[in-house]
Amino acid sequence: MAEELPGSPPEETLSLWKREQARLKARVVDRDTEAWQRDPAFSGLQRVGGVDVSFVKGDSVSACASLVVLSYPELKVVYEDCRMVSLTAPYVSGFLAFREVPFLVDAVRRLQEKDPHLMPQVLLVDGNGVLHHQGFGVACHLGILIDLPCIGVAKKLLQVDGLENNALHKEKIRLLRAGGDSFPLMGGSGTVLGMALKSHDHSTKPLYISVGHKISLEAAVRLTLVCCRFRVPEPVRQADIRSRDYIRRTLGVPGPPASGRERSQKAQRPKACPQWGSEEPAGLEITH
DNA sequence: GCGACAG
DNA sequence: ATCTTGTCGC
Repeated sequence: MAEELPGSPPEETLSLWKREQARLKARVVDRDTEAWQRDPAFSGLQRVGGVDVSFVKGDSVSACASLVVLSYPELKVVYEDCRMVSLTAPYVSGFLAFREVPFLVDAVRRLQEKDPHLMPQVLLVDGNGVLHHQGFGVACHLGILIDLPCIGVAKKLLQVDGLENNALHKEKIRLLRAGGDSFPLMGGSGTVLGMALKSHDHSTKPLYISVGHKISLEAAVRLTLVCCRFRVPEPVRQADIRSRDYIRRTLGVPGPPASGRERSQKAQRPKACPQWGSEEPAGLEITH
C-alpha cells in the first residue's frame, strides 16, 4: 500500500494550496533583518544551513530529507541530520513546498530540540524563493514556517512572469565572464525577481538566486557566492550528497559504502582555480 | 494537439 | 528528482 502517488492532485487541492501560498506570502520579508547581512565580510555570521530531499529510484514516496549546518567561513559540516520519510504529495511545478517542506520543518525542529546552539543563521534552499508562479516558492514557504532567513537556490530557470530561457537569456548567460558575475531577472511587472549568478569562473550554467525570507537579494547573491567551492553552494551540495549517501547506505548496495568520497554533480568541478588550488576534497569529517 | 515543467 | 564513466582541459 502507499506505493503510488496520484499523478496530479484534484483541482480543488491546487486551489487550496494557492490560497495557502497567498496567505503566507503576506508575511515574507524581502530585506535584510540581521546585522551580518549588511557587513561586507559577513562578520557575525558563523553557521549556514542547507536542506535537500533525495529520492529512492523506483519509489515515488520514499525519500531522504536532510539538513546540514556548516561553519562559516570554513564551510565545514558541523551538523547533519538525514531521515527517511514518506512523501504524501506528488510533485507539481509551483507547489514543491507542499511535497518537501513538512519534512524540512521537522528537521529544523529536531535541531532546535537537540542542538539549539547549532541553529543556522540562514538556510540555503534547493529551489526558488519569490521567483515563482505565485511569488512564494519553497524557500519562502520554509522561511515563513521556521522564521529563519532563507535563500532560494535553483539550478534551472523557472519560466514564470515573462521569464524565458530563450536565445536572449542564453546570450546573457554567455556574456557572464567570471565567477560572481550576474544579471537581474525581471518579471513582467518590472520587478526584479532574482539574479542569474555565475557561481564559479568555469561554470557554464548559472544559479538562479531569489529571496526566500528575511534577507535582501543583494545579500542572498553575495552569500551564495562565498559559499561556492563548486557550482552548487556547499550547504546545499552537502545536504544533497549526504541525503543520497544515506539512501544508498540504507537501501542501496549492501557491500562497501557507496561513495568513499564526494561525487555527484555532473560537470561542476572547477577546472583550475588557484584560489582553492590544492584543496582538501578528501575531508570525510562527520561532526556528530 | 503540442509544449512546458523549481525538485 | 533519478539513471551514470570516462574523458577533455587547465
